[in-house]
Amino acid sequence: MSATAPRTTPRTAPLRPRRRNATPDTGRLPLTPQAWIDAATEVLVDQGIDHVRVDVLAGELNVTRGSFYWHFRDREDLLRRVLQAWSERSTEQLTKRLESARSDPREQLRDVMSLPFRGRAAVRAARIELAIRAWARRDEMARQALDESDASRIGYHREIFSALGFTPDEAAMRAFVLYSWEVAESLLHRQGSAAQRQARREFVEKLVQQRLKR
Amino acid sequence: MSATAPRTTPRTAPLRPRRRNATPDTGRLPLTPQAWIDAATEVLVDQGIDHVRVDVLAGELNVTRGSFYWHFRDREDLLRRVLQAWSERSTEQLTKRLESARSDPREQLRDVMSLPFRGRAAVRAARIELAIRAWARRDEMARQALDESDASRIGYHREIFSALGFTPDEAAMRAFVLYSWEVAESLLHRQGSAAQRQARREFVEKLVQQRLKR
DNA sequence: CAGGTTCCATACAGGGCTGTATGGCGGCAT
DNA sequence: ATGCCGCCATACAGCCCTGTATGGAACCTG
Repeated sequence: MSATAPRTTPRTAPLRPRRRNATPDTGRLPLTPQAWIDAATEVLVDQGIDHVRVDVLAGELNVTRGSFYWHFRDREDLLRRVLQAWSERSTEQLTKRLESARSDPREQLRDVMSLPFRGRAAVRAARIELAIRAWARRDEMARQALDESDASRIGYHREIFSALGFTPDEAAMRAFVLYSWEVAESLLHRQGSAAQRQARREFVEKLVQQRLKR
Repeated sequence: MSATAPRTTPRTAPLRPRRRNATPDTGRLPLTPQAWIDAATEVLVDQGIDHVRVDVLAGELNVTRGSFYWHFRDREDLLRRVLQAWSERSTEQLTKRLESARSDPREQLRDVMSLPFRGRAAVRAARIELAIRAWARRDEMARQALDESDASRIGYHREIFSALGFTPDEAAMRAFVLYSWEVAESLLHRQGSAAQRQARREFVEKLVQQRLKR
């Protein structure tokens, strides 16, 4: 029930960014909460959640902790908003994918499977997700967000396989297998060469569409 | 090539365990390094590597840090030996599996796939592995040990599929798919019911043996 | 230009953790 | 018994981190 806000009036973003002349040499803009969240996400990715510390972020943003405690209630507040930002971005990505879905499920499958291979943004997103997955091992809040994200994506995969003509049960199982491959491809990305990974991808694409002979 | 040993003569284990009367009420045995390693592994699993701290472990073992720094050079030394213990145990498990391998590759496949479903020891081993996988995200030493373990197991899987008559390339890809499923089954163990997981397992067992029609 | 607000700096109090130095107790061998 | 050694306790110095209290500069408002 407690408000997550600092004591006075912390706004989500300054009404209008303006120049600061506090330090004459470096005229800097006031920090947005998002700047803190971005910095925290950065540290989360390459150091883990335990290394996301207020004073470290402050040093990286070239301010003191006084700034932080104006924007955020405490460290826990920051972590919650880091997770929330990721969570929103994650579902947003999925809905975007749902909206721009091709009518051909085979196309949708190709689209989903090409995701781990597309550009730096996807790689970075994957790294963030792995960091959150590590975080979720011992944080209930993170675990919950991650479980929902996993469930949503697996659900999307399931619909693809349903559209491909599989029974609901089998679609669910194939969806899990495909999602397993996706997760593993980012988790075990050091196994095999780029060419092998590419071959694996094409192989999996065929395999998951293959009907079982009884 | 610095020795990882404490200053005087730290033995791997006491020559002979003996009773202590230092504290009259609790006659306790001297601690082995293994006791520290076990305690550290425990914390690693449910708290993460950053929470593996000397004084916390000391409190859990009802001794002071003086004991620790007799057995270990420093915290880094402990972490190294935690990893080493896991690594040795991991390869040991694999060689044992290789030795007692059934002649029928179909049996071997069933054996491997039943692993995530067998008993508490397997579940605990899986949890340790996930903890190390999280650790490996930002520790070179852990990453190296994990990569080797992954490669070894995938290699074992590959041989199974080779024995099943697949070409080397295809065996490698199927091995990766199967290993992906195994990792995901422990990583995403909150997705789906026990019955669904069981169904998934049987489904995957058939799927990975299914030949692709061209 | 007086006063309020925004945003950050500084200072304080407190706790956690590391590594080292040193002391001490019990068991063992000479 | 004496003295050494294994094993641990205690004390010290130092660093890192949190949260809060308070001050202060820049900006806006009237």
